[in-house]
Amino acid sequence: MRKTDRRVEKTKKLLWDALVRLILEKGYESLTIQDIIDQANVGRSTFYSHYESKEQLLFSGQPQWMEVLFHPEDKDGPIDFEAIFLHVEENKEVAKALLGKKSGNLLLKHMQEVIRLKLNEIYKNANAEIHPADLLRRKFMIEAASAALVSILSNWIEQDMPLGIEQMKEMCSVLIGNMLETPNG
Amino acid sequence: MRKTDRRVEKTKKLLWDALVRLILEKGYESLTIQDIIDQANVGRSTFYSHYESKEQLLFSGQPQWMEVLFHPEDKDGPIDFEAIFLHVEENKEVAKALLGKKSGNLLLKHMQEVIRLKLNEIYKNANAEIHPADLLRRKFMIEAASAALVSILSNWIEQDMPLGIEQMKEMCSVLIGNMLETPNG
DNA sequence: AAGATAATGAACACTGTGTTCGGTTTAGCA
DNA sequence: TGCTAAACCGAACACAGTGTTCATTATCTT
Repeated sequence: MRKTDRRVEKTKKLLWDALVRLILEKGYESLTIQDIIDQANVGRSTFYSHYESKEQLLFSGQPQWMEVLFHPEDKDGPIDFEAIFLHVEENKEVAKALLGKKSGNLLLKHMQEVIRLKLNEIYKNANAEIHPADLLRRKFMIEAASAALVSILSNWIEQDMPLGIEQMKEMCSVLIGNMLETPNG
Repeated sequence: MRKTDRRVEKTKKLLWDALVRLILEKGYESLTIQDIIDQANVGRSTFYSHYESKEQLLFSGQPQWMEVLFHPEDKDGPIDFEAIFLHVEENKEVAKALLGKKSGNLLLKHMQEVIRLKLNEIYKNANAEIHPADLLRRKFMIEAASAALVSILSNWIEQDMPLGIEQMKEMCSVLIGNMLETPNG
C-alpha cells in the first residue's frame, strides 16, 4: 500500500495553498476556516477530518522551516544563517505568508523560541565561570538577541530581500557577537 | 457642567478593571466581550456605547503608557528608560496584563513602533555622511534594536523585575550602543 | 472489479457579535 | 428639592462562524 492516499495529499495541498494565498490577501488573523475551505473548495467536514483548527493547519508546514535551524549533527555549532536565508529565498511566497507582517506572527514566535533554545545551548558552557548577576543579564540578552534576529529575518522577507545573503549573514553574526560576547553582555 | 459624567467614568473603570483582571486570568486572545461585561457587571449595550471592540478598550489605556516614551520637550533626546521602568514598577499589575506574555502583544507591538520612530529620529542626523548600503543596514539594526528593547522590557515584567532599574537602564544603553554605534551597525 | 477509505454537504446546536428599543435609574444643575 | 437630560439596562434579533454527525457519493489501492 501507498504511504498516504493520494486524495489526502491532494486535499492537504489544496488547504495549504488556500491558507498561504489567503494570508497574503487578508492576513492570518482575520482568516476564518470558512474562508479557507471556500478558497480551497473543500468540504467543511473534510477540513476537520485532517486538522482541528487553522492554527494546526498553519503549523503543519512548520517542520520544513524549523529543521533548517536544527542541525542534529552539530548540536552546539553556531546557527546556520545561510541555510535559513537560502531556504527563504527559494520559497519567497510561502516565506512571506508565514513569516511576513501578515503572518500573525505565530511561526515567528515559534522560531524565536527555537533560536533562544539554541543560543542557550551554545552559551551554557560559558556559564560556569560567570557571576550569578551576570547570568541573569545573559538571559535577558539571549532573549533580546532572539527577538532581534527574528526581526531581521522578518524585515528582510517583508522588504523583498533588499540585501544579499552574505551581508545578512554577516549582520547576524555581528549582532550576536555584539550582544552576547561583550564584557557586559 | 462636569467634564465627564461620573456614571461614565465609573462604567469605564469597571470595564478596564475587568479587562486587566481577565487578561491576567486567561489571556487577552481568548477573551470575549461577553466575558468582560459579565466580569464588569455592565450591560451589553453599555459596552458598545463606549467602545466598539475589546481592542479599542485595550488601547484606551494606551496614552498613559506611550507618553512616557515621548518627551515632547526634547524630541531628539535619548529614550528615557528610567521613566519607563519606573512607571512599570509603580503599576506592576497593569503592566503585567498589558505588556506580559498574556497581553496578546498588541501594546508591545505598538510600543516597538513608537521606539522605532524615536530611534529613527535620533539617528537620522547621522545619515548624511553614510553610504546608501550602510543606511539599509542601519534600518535593519534600528528594527532589531526596537525588538530587542521591547523584549527586554517584557521579560523584565514577566519575571517580576528581578534586576534593579539601574542595571536595566544600563543594559538598554549598552544594547543601543552596541547595535547602533558600532562601525558596522 | 471489489472493498476500503476519503470527500461531500446538509443539518444541527452552540457561542459570540453588534444593534435596537422601551423602560429604569441617576448625575447634574437650578 | 425636584426637574431634565443622559446613561444604563436587558431582552430580542439577525447574523457569522464553529465543530460535529451521518447518509451518500467518489476515488484510490490491490
